Amino acid sequence: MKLGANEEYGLRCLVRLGYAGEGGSLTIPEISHAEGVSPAYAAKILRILRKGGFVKAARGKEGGYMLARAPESIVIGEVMDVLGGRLFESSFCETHAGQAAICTRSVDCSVRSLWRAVQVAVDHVLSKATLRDLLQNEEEMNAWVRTIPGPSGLRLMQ
Amino acid sequence: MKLGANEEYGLRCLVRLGYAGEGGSLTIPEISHAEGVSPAYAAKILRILRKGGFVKAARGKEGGYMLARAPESIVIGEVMDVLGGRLFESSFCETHAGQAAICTRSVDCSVRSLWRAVQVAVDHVLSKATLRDLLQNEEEMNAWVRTIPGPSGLRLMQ
DNA sequence: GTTAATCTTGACTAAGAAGTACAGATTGGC
DNA sequence: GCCAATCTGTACTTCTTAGTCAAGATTAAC
Repeated sequence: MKLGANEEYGLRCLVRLGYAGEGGSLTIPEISHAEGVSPAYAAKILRILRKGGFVKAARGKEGGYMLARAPESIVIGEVMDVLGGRLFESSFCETHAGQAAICTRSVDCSVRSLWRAVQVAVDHVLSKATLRDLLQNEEEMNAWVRTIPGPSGLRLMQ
Repeated sequence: MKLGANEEYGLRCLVRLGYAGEGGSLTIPEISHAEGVSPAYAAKILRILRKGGFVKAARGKEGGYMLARAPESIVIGEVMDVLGGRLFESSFCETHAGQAAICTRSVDCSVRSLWRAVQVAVDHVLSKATLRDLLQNEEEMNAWVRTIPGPSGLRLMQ
């Protein structure tokens, strides 16, 4: 059970764009540098996000990417689906579903019901979280960091 | 976020062995046929399970595989770890952890905290479930199937 | 209209996971 | 001892995902 690179970096790019604020736009070089991926790869990921309707692009000079929708309307689960597909697509019973037969291959069914339980647990997190939540989280984080006295003991990255 | 083939078939093979009962053993051809994978692939998976300490093998004639431990002591989460690794190994903050710096790259941290939440949700399911639970589930399933009147309308597979 | 900055697209290469093949080692039964 | 059934290990092929590249299309600014 692994998280794909598209999901990891795709979500980061999206949050980065959200961080740019209402109507704020960022270019591919900016995003790729901020997230530590190559411009070519960032471009590929952003294309996926654009086709998914989460971001929109402006071409030409002064162009760039920006969010296509309000952060609170962007559900992370939907973003993940676009970036990496659903967790469990494997399918034994499903392949026989059209035959209107009941599957007595108990191994299949008991394992499958476990996958379902995991899927539900994951969805419970991802379908409730919106991009707004992630941005919020970040603001709280930043506020907290500002309360820390420095600069002696504490070194801030970047 | 995808389930690996090893995890899918590995767990099936394990449940199949559990189904064989206390001290019951199955050969690779038997397991591979029952689960619909090639003998070569089943062998590969079973080797992983053996190295993980979940099953043990007897070689030579009359040989085969059997559970190495009692079903109630086999936690599914541990099996999954051996078969496919942990969900989130990606690591931005982690790479800087040794530097004792606090990460203000908020995109990284907010995304990371989401992954953590998903991981916790998944673990909540997988660390509670044991092989015994899956076998139990199967028995209930079979009992239910037996209550269905047949053979006219209902076709049972396999 | 020219230019430079930008996204767009499809093809390409690299890396990893999935799945196969085969020669070798072990063991029970005769 | 011999044979057949079985697991063991390594190397191999195939397929998917990750990541790169280069040529093209679009646009704002001058």
